[in-house]
Amino acid sequence: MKLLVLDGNSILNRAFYGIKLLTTKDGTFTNAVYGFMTMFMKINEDVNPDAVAIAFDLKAPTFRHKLYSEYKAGRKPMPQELASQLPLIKELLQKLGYKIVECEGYEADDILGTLAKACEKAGADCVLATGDRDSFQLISQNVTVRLAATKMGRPDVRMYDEQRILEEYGVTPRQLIDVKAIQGDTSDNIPGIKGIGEKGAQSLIRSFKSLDGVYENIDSPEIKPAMRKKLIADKENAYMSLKLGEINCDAPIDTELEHYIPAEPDRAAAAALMTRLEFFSIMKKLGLDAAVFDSADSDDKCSSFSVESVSAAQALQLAKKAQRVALAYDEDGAALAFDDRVLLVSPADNDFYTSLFDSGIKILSDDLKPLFKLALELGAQLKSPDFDTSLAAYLLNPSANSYDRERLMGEYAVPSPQLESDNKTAEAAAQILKLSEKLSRKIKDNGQEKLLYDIEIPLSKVLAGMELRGFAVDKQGIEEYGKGLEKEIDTLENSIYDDVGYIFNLNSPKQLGTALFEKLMLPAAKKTKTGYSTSAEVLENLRPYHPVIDKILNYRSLSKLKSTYCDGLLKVIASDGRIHSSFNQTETRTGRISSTEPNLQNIPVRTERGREMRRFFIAREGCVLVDADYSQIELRVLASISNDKNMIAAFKNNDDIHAITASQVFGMPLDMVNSQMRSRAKAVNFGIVYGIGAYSLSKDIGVTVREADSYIKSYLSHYSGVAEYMNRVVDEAKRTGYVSTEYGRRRYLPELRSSNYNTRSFGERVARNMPIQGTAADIIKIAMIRVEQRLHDENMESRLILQVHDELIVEAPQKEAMKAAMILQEEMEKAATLNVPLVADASIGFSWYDAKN
DNA sequence: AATCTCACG
DNA sequence: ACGTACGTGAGATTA
Repeated sequence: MKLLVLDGNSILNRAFYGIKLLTTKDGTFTNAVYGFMTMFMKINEDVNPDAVAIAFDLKAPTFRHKLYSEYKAGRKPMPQELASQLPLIKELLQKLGYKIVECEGYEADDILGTLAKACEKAGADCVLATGDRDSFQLISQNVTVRLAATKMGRPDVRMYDEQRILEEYGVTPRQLIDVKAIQGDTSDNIPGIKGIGEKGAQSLIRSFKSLDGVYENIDSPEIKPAMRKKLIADKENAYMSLKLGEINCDAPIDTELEHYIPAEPDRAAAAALMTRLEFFSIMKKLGLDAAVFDSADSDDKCSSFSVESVSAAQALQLAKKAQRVALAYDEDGAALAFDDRVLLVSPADNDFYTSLFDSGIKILSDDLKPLFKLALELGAQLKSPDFDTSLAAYLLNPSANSYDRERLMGEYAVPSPQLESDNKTAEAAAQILKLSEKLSRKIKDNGQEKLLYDIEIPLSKVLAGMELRGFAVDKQGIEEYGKGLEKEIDTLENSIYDDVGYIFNLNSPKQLGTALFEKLMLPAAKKTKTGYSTSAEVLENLRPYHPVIDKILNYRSLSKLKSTYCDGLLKVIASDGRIHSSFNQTETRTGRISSTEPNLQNIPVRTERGREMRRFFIAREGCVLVDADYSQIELRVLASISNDKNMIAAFKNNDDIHAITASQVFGMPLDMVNSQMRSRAKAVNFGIVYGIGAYSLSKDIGVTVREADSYIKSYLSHYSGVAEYMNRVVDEAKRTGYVSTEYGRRRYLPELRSSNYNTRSFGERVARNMPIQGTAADIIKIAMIRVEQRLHDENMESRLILQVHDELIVEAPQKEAMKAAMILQEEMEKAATLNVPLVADASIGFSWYDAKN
């Protein structure tokens, strides 16, 4: 017989603090429950117990246990984020069939002790799992401890037995109580003896075996006079500490070990709870993913599919009769699912895909973009893209970490379809079909149909085209530019080592910190959690102190250009001499797209040296680049959403918005506004969009916090519509749990319910920002779709090749350039109708550098 | 894998 | 008294 006893509170605590806060869509905190379960599963696997007991503290101290409540008083109360998870873990464990042990007036520790003793009596093995070292005193021949911790968010478990204790502490487990009585423990409010710490306490107990032994031999020459004095002075405290530190081993609980053998889990109930907690990976591990549906609604009944291998021709013929067809594929073949059948076409050749795409059969997919790409490559047309489960799930919740099929099946409680065969592609197709049914209903309920069918799905085709086309670059130009950088970097580097006096790794913030703040003794503005900050902001302030600072800043910016841009871009130039970035449509929480491998949305522009890089982004032979960007799109969106009369008037007047803001904020006529005032007002405008704080604004523009605060106050009183909007949007988010753009894109904000001030404040800033940034993102997406449509309809060869949030780039045959520029500007400006004009400026050039003014 | 730094809108 | 702007991705170092 082997009993596993968990200290529930302790493990939950470790999990809570070891794993970053997690919440479900509805704002339930789950990180501690999640961490508990992963840890529990790991321990269970290691130990393989016959019976399991899980102990929890019961906080109801009675008069009898005054001592207990007193010494506990020093501890901080449990944060609400953790307290709310306590009932959840208990409920989950019970549903999984485990016994929970609680006993009024006793700590979980006492329950561990009591059960450990019961095991010894019964000759059973006992494993205690806890995050606290307190329970080491319970270790014996039969009893071992698994010390649980989280390392970098992963569970980490170490085993302790009698021998390990002896090695690590030099005393027996039992003697640990005596050690602690002398050493004390501030976290548990155990006083111990003042002035004696871990080493002293351990050596005393090693010599004299126990606290009694120490006092019996108090006159022994082994005890130095100073220590003797301390021991005598705090004798009473030591004996009190002995009592406090000893775990109570006779809590009035059930000690019949058989009673802790786990019961059959209530699979449906456990699965339902874990679905609510969004623990899909754990469910899978426990084999509960199939159980979700035992109790599901009737319309969610698990469906079964027939699987037939058919020829390409047969497949097309049968699919044409279906309303919609879910498509999955791999290198071997394709699967089409509809009604309750799956057709397998293997091998599926180009002709098959061409006919399928051109047929007009409505296609459901878990990722349309590669299909659009395939169609383009085959010279076919994906005529009826009907649904994309990733895009739909992204609209339902843009904050998820992944939109892969397996996860969505779990999250949206879609019953796994039963297939006659175990063919993976067939299964995928059936899953896509079922998932599409569920998600399309949700999209409809959310009022996000236009967003999905008129924006995201058509956009995914545009992105497919952009990825396929890529951006031509001047490879040789980049190489030469890089060589120039390298020379300068080398010179700078050597000069820096000279100044510092020794050679070190300049790219290591840690080593640089040592060089600057310890060797050169520059005034450190200590910052990061691991050491000195050496960020540009800090270095900027150090410039007057030492000439090396300037060189370091220079080195940093040049080596950034070299490694990220020269080396980085050279690595990803394809054989066609172009760079094909990936545009991710389900990445950002605001609705923007992102660009990776490489990121073409952060090519330098702010400094001249960096901007040079754009000379190497060019149009192919016979073509030019047409570049257009929105003017102040976010501020215009803000003016429109908030319906602020002042701001709207400024934009209608086509005024310089930052100058106008300066005249408002500083209370002077427009012609008195100087460039410094304008740039401060500009910072305020940006700050407002981001959700602003006086502190950050003051840092940004280099004024006192007081001054920054007065700017903001003045701003909000002149733009009172903006002030009202900012309040309204936060209120509404707190009520509904989410914010939305003008086009119905949502972002859920569980942060608003946090008890932590910083977390909550963050939620409020996001609530103010997301509708603005997100609406701007929606608008440019619409523009992209219309631009491509127009270029196509007008039989032009010009095509979009890049988007950078408020900027679009088209590669155009030279003779189409003017027309393309017109189209670009027109479609961008007409993409949305706001309460203010939407303005886009276009220009033309042979390189990105030239095309952007 | 996390941290620091820095490039962009 | 506290920590501090929104949204991204990449390279280098460190643990």
